[in-house]
Amino acid sequence: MGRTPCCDKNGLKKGPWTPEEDMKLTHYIQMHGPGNWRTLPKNAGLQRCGKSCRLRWTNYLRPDIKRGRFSFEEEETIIQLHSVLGNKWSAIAARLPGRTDNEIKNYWNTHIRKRLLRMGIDPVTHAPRLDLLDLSSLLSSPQLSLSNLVRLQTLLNPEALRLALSLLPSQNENPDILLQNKLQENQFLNSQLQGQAPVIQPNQFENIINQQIPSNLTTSSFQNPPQSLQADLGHYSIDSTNSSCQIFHNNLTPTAAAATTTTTTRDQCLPTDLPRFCNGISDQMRAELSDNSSFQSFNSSSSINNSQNFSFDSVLSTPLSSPPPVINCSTEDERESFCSNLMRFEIPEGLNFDDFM
DNA sequence: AAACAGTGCAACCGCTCTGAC
DNA sequence: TGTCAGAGCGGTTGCACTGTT
Repeated sequence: MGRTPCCDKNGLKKGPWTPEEDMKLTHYIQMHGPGNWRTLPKNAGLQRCGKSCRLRWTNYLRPDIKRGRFSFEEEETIIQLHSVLGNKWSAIAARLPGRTDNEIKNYWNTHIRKRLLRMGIDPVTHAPRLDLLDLSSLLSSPQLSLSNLVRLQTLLNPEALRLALSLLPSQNENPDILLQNKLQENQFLNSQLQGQAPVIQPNQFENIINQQIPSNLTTSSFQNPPQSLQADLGHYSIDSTNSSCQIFHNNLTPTAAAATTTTTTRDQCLPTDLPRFCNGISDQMRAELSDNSSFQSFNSSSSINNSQNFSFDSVLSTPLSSPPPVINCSTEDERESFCSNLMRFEIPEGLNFDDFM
């Protein structure tokens, strides 16, 4: 048995709302409050579906709706939240006072998404679209080896990597390096299989990051950390107070090891990485983050307050108590320029894989 | 000035979730 | 436990507006 329609569609008006209809709806809600949307149209004298009334109220007529162009900080917030939450427009809207999920969704699809695409950034994963790189340039590299491909796994489309591996000549491999990489991977994997976070000694995490991330591609590499590392990322929070970037173990699970802190350089962990850093972690880890972590964000842009907090708790629930400071950028170019900095991945022109090896 | 193409956004659609009964 | 209404969500559509030829 199918669901009964929310209302009898016969004779009900659709399409754009007239000022008179808006006035009726607004007046009725002012008198009786929102809710009871099924009976509201009849009581308010509207030939509309209750659902249509609710949408008109929540997306347009509500008195706290903020109209007009999105501020730069709103745009930045949307990008950051989207990198963490995905297309959870209502969750994003909860962090943007006066903006509706519908409005944010439209703005994303018509402005931000296109801009990211122009910048070579995948708007879904927020990763640079390295999958578009010519595989032949990778395969023609004289330094192509399995160990180097392992190091590149965080940067490559898995299918491309698989293809490269299948084409890799077996003699072009240093067994020592391969063994070292494999041992390291196994160490993570074993810890994962045992259901506990691996105990990472100070500087070990840094070594891992250094191994996984080529020095000139540090920002992009948090997109798809190796599976073993992905599982562990959820157990860390990041703090940046001065010139260093500290990664704290949050001890999220009962069996997890005691808090381990390691420090890496800011260059290896740029402020704008955080959302993408979290992008590779599992939903469960995100949930844990939202429940247990006070994730502190930092911002590389000189025009943004460096002490601005980014709490995952608040991301998922509470609205901002006050709007963020406004940065005036009058033109699209200025916005794009800022956005380019915001989404900076430091991909040099004429990118050549030889440079990474 | 007219035709056409591109863009932005309000509104709709269909689905899922939740809570009351 | 099942049904239903209410509400919310993400994706899609249609149309008005703007820019270009």
